Amino acid sequence: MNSCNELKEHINRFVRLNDNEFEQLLGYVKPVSARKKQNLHEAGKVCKSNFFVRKGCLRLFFINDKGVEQTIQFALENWWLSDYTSFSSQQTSLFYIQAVEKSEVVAINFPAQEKMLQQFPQMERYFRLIHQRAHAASQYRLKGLFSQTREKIYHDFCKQYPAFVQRIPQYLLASFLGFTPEYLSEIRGKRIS
Amino acid sequence: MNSCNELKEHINRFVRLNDNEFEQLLGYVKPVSARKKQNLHEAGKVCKSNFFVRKGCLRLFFINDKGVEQTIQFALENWWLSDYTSFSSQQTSLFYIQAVEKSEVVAINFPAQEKMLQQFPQMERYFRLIHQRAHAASQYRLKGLFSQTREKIYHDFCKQYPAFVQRIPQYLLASFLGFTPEYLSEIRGKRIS
DNA sequence: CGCGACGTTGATTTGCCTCAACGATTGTGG
DNA sequence: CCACAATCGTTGAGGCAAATCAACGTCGCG
Repeated sequence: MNSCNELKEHINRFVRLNDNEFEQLLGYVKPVSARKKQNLHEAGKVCKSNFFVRKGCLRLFFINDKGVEQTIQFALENWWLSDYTSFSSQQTSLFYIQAVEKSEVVAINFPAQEKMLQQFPQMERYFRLIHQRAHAASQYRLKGLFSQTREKIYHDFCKQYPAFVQRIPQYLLASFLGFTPEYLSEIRGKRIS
Repeated sequence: MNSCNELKEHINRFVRLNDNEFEQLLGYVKPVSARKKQNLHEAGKVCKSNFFVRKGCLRLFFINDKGVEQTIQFALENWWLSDYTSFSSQQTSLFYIQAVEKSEVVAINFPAQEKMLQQFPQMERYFRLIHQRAHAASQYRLKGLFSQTREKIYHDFCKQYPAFVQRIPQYLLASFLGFTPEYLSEIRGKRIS
């Protein structure tokens, strides 16, 4: 567990927590390793944990009426991810959480998080900032999706997150941007030599 | 300002704040009245305030490449709304905030909110819960938008928020669901006697 | 090596947009 | 209190962006 420096450093970017406090905080969380494509949570169950990505990448997705996977969001290093409806109400979820790559994450379940927040009230501020940032990101995600054409959506996304586009397979990018892998391939075929 | 009971009651749903504390908290905020279609914030400026809706309804939108307004989110009574990217970084915004109806809101600007959070740390928890809920709502909003057809998006939305569909004009609903007023009208024409 | 996962390409189809014109409703000033 | 304008919803014809379906090439991995 001394390997959770990523989390420690991330917390210290936003609030003060000394070494001793952080050691105690670690008592509330659980390290989890996930291989590529492993599900950390599945639809139909309560989403028990809030996940912090130390290494790798997770995604939140659901399966639509036609059986096609639709990706709601990705979480790269230093992002938290959960189905927050299910997590905070402890009701069954409609979403899946899956590792896009081999990943190292930290999981905290709901009762543990509540106790942790009681013991360390400054963590309320930390999570307030985390959720505020995530909320802001969602607003921009929606703006991106409302771009006029799918072609523009794709090019805008590439411009904004070039490294990320390199990193994930195309069919996942398609499921995130809301179109078919075939059409994404067609767009990519244009222009570029 | 004794008319801010809505805010007081809302805060007390999540955290404890006594009458005296609430009176002090009111020193940080500013009541604002908005008539229908009045802009409380405009693209190109810094989004100075975080808004709490006491009565009425606000919306966050932007204008796309073709000059069409696209609504990102609505805020009914007891919801907070802002462009959180702009608000928290104090950079210029790409969004507008407009009153859908005649509305009574409470505005708090960024420095005031920071001071208020310092004075009342329990408000960090309040806003943590507010943003967590908003983040959860965004996840479900995206799920809705990824429904297979526009027709299904509309019917699902009507089923989930029947009162809201009654309350707002159709062209705003169209701009929220991501399609044209004409097509929305066509969908409504089907089925119903 | 051989299989499965992933990306590509092309033919065909369709959901939804565009544009235009026309009622209905609201509200506003004379 | 009425006339006129603006706003909003509806309808229909035509067109296009993107989906669907199918087949094939390629790469990485067991």
